[in-house]
This record gives sequence, structure tokens and C-alpha cells, in this order.
Amino acid sequence: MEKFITVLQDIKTLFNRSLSELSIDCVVFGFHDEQLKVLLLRAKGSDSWMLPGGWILKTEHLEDAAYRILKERTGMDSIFLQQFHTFGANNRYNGREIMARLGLPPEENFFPERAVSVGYYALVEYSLVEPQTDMMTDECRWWDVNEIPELLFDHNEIASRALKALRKQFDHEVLGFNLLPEKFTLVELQRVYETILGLKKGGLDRGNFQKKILGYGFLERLDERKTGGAHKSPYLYRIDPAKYGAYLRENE
Amino acid sequence: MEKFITVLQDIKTLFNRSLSELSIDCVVFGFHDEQLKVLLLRAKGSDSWMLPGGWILKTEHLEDAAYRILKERTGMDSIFLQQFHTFGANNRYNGREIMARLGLPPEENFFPERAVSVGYYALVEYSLVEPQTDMMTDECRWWDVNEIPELLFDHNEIASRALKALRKQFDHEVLGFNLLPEKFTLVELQRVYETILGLKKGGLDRGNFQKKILGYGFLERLDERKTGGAHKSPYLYRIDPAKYGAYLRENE
DNA sequence: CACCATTGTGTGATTGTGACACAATGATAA
DNA sequence: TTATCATTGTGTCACAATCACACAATGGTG
Repeated sequence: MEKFITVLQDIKTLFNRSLSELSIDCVVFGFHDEQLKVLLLRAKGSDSWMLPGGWILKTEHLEDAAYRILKERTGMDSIFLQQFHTFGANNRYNGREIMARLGLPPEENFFPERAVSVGYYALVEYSLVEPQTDMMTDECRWWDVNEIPELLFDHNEIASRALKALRKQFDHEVLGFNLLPEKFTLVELQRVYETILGLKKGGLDRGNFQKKILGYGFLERLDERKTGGAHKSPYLYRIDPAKYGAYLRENE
Repeated sequence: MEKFITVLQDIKTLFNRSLSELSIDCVVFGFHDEQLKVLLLRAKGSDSWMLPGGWILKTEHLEDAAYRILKERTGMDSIFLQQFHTFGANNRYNGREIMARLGLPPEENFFPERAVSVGYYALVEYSLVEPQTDMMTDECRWWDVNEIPELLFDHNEIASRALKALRKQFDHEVLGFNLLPEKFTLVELQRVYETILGLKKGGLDRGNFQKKILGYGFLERLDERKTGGAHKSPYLYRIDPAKYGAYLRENE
């Protein structure tokens, strides 16, 4: 309970420097063990989880705020970030109800009456992320996208809509390199695709997938091969940034 | 000048009932004379044009606000409406500069310091719209999408981004019926497509286009034919709402 | 009533995709 | 060292989708 006294002060200070009716919520996707992960935070002194989010400073560009928030939670600077929807239901949350859920007195409710939230999703390389809590939370960790618990506010809706937007984008563009290390094999990329599109392992034909991806011409095959596997070692590939940029431009 | 005194009062009243840091801007598309049109408003006592927009009442759902604003400008109730992007540049506009542009004293600036705007685009049947001004404007009319003048605020960016989003959606889904009367010919639909995709007349092969569209099975051919043309009279078609709904659902 | 631009529909060539095949490879274990 | 084996790189072929074009039917025009 006491920890909330100081937290309340900090939050109020932040409020004063920020837009009060608008917030940002981020759905951060990572890929590990052939599974799609989402970064979640546990609210201080409770079992309730939520998406990483924050406020926009009064002088700050919306997009800069999103990057800043992500940097604070992941430690990462350059991130694939995409605005996908703005959530403006007038009953997105009930401050008093959430206070109660956090084990706090509802009459102390410090959530604003109404806030519209801009949703972003991010793709990051799992191994490079160091999950960090903020002042409202005391745990930050990855969750399997298929095992997301009940979240605070309308964050379940935001998360599922982010996944939908992600899938749609994957249907129409070749992405996903941000989820993998710099050097990767084509089968690793195929697993990313299968996972995001909700297919089972091998759901995509390997031969056809490789021909299609290589056909775009923006992947560079390295002399290196990935060793350690028990079988024939596959080539490693890397994005050719110039060619990939050209592909994205002509495709958008 | 005087007209602005009362307008200022009205605006302040509206402000008090609305969210102050958030607004909505709409890009309303219509189709006429084989050209794509956009609805624009001319600011009171000036030559400056802008997009129809408005504020969100404190208790109002974001989407409801967008429908309300469109109803106020077009008189139309059920409209194809799509949220496409939220614009949050910290320098989206400069109130004092705009006051000057409107021929008003900059020190009377009543624009909020900072406002983020949620962009929607709408598809409406041109002939059913009765453009109506609001209290800040004294003219409301259609403009050809290729002849949009310099607009106030960041509205040129919003408009061009709306067009981009519209094109992208047309690439992936069969839409555009909202731009036509209830009964239409396939060539009329084809013109809508060619115009929106930026192709010249006949840019799409007529035979292939008709086979593709009819192949979806959600168009109902009427016994009626469109007369008045100088040549063979084409069949009229109508959407089968149930089948079209099913198509949209399985495609999204 | 011949003319003609337009419509409805068909056909064959071209391209793209999906299912599958097979030799090559690199680690493993005898 | 060598046989084994799952996996990789690449090729083939059938099928579907798309594209370019053709042509008879139609309804108004002069």
C-alpha cells in the first residue's frame, strides 16, 4: 500500500508533463523456441498483467513517444514499429474497478476519466531484449501469444487486434527479419511465417517458400553455414538493406 | 471579423463538452463524372480549405463521433467508414500562423496548443450527399481528388494518406459499391476501380474484370438493363447483402 | 435498315502456385 | 573410416489463375 503513495506522486508529476486524454499501448512481439511471444507487465502488488504503455509528453511527437516507451521497456533503440489502430471506446476501462482489482481503495482512483489509446506493435529480436519494469509494475516478461492471461483495461482487445494486423501485414509483405538475428537460415524464417500465420510446423512447403523468398532478391547468401544441427548444415542469409528497402518502397 | 466573436463563443462551449487534445478528421470520397471527389470546407471569411472534422464529446465513443461528424456534413446516416491513421506530430499546426492566414489577429488564437487527430475515410454515394457547412466554415463542396488545393493544418498529408490507404484496401478487397447507386453496371464499377487505382479508362481488361467480380458470387444480375446509352444496353447489378457480408467476413 | 460502339462470353497463351521428388550434405554412431 | 539418416538445395510437373484477345449479339443512330 505504501509503495503506492510515492508512485502516486510520480504518476501525478508525469501527468502534468503529458497529454492527459491520450496514451500509447504497445504490443511487443518476439520469437523464441519457435513460438511467438508478447511482452507483458505485472501491475505493482497484484496479479494483474497489462501491455507496456505510457503517456505522450506535451511537446513530444506521437511516434517519438512510442519509441521512447519501447526503449524504456526493452532497452532497444531501433525497433520495427507500426501504428495499427486507435482505441476510443468511452468505456475502455473503469478506474475504480481497476483500483479494486489492484487491491487498492477505489476512492483513491487516479486513472483519468477517459483516455483514448493509440496502439502500436513492435517486432524485436528476442535475445536482445532486457525486459524492464516501470514505476507502476514490478515484473516484466515474455508470454506465449497463445497463453495471454486476462489483462487490465481493454488490453486483450488491443493485443488480439495487433496480432490480426500483424498477420494481415505478413500476408502482403515480406517481413519478420526483425524477429531474427542478423544471420539466419531460410527454415528459421519459414518457422516465423508459419507461427505468425497460425500454421503448424511444415505448414508451408519448404521448397516453394525458399524459391519465393529468394526470388525477391533482397537476401544475400553468406559463405557461412549454420552448424550444430544434427544434419546437413544450411546456408546463412542476411538482408541486403538497399535491396530490401527498394522492395519495401515498390511494395508500398 | 464580428462573425468570429460569436463563433468563438460557440467553439468554447463545444470545447468544454469535448476532449480537448484529440480531434477527428474525415476524408470523404465520392465518385462523379468518372472522377474521384473529396469533400472540403472553406474556413469562414477566408480562401483556406480544410477537411471536415470535429471533436469528440467527453462521453462519446470515438467511432460514434466520426459518424456524427459525417452526418453533420453530408446528411447521411450509414456510411462506409474506416479509421486509417492517427496523426500526432507535435507541430501539426501552428495556431497563430493559421489565425493570420484566416485574416485574424494571432494573439486571439483559440486553437489548442496541441491536438492529435484520428483520421477516418468514408465512401459515400455522391448524389445522396448534401454538403453542409459548420459554424467555422461558410462553404462545403466536392473537389476533384487530383486538384486538392493547399489545405489548413496537416490536412494535405491526411488526405494523401487516406488515398493511399484506400488504394491499398482496394488492392486486397472488393469494395467501392458505396460509391455507386444501388443498381449499377459492371462497367461503372470498373471505372471506380480504374479511377481509384490511378489507371486510365480501360486500364483494366473488361472481360477479365467482369469474370473476376462475378466469380465472387455476391452480385445479383437484375432483369433490368441500363438504357439511354447509345449502344447495347448493359445489365444492372445489385449487391446481395448476405453473400457480400459472407465474402467480407472470410476475407478479413 | 445498314452501321457501329459497346456488351456478354469464350479461347488459348502465359504466368504463378502447390505438391512432390531426389541427389547432396554434414553430423552421428558403429 | 564409413554406413546411416534427417535435413537441405534444387528441379519437375500438374493445376489454377491471370492476361490478351476474339467475336457474335445488341440497342440506339442516321
